[in-house]
Amino acid sequence: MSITSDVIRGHTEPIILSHLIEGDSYGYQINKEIMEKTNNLYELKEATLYSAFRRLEESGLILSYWGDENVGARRRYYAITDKGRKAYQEYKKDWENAKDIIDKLLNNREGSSNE
Amino acid sequence: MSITSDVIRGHTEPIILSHLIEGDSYGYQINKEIMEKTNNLYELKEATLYSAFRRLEESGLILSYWGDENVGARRRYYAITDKGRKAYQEYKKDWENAKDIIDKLLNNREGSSNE
DNA sequence: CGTAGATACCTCGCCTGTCAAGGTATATAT
DNA sequence: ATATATACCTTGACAGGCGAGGTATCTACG
Repeated sequence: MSITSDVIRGHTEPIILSHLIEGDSYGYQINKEIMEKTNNLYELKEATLYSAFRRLEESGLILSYWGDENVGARRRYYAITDKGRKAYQEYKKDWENAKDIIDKLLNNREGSSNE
Repeated sequence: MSITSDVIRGHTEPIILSHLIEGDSYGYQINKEIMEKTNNLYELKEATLYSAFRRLEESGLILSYWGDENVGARRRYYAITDKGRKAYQEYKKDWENAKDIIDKLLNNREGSSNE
């Protein structure tokens, strides 16, 4: 039910970027927001989340800094870069494309509306 | 461009099932039809295809038999089973669901049309 | 006859993203 | 003290996709 690891594969990074476009945030927060947004249908696992952060930072799509909270646990904040914004737009186009392709391949005798 | 391995992951099996619903077929043919259907935007790689066949047969979603061609290379035909048809319907539902979830997570400030 | 290309099948081993399981530290409440 | 929530992180296993390689048949060309 909800959504499988295989189907989510490759979407973790754009999902994170999409959240960071709305403003800097940190891991725990992003994770909670995803769960809320999907009514608990999808939960990004922590290990997945943090490995995605690492990849995103290594490729320059995000950057990170420690928050200056003086109460509670420390937070590492992430911010999206210009490169990240561009990549996000690309991702979105790719996704629209991929949806069409998969729809076409999954639904026999459909999408053949114009030929 | 076109579609990445990560995004296609998990869709290979339902794509094959979708083709077999229209009638028995064999690897090479299925591969060609996929390319034609997507205008060469997506090509199922042979190694991917045959490993998917194996998984599908092992789990009883398809079965195979050798064609009785007496000219040309031999063909191994595949047929979808009842279990396969059910699995395909499940896959399609899951896919509709996954699309919604990913869309929601990818597009900020959208899909919030009714709340 | 050789060799090129299309048809048709298959296997091996690498790569990469996900995730279960474990760990650390701080603050609050009982 | 002990539990719970917040907040971070690492390690190693697993699985699916795929590059690279292989086999065999038939046709076409020079």
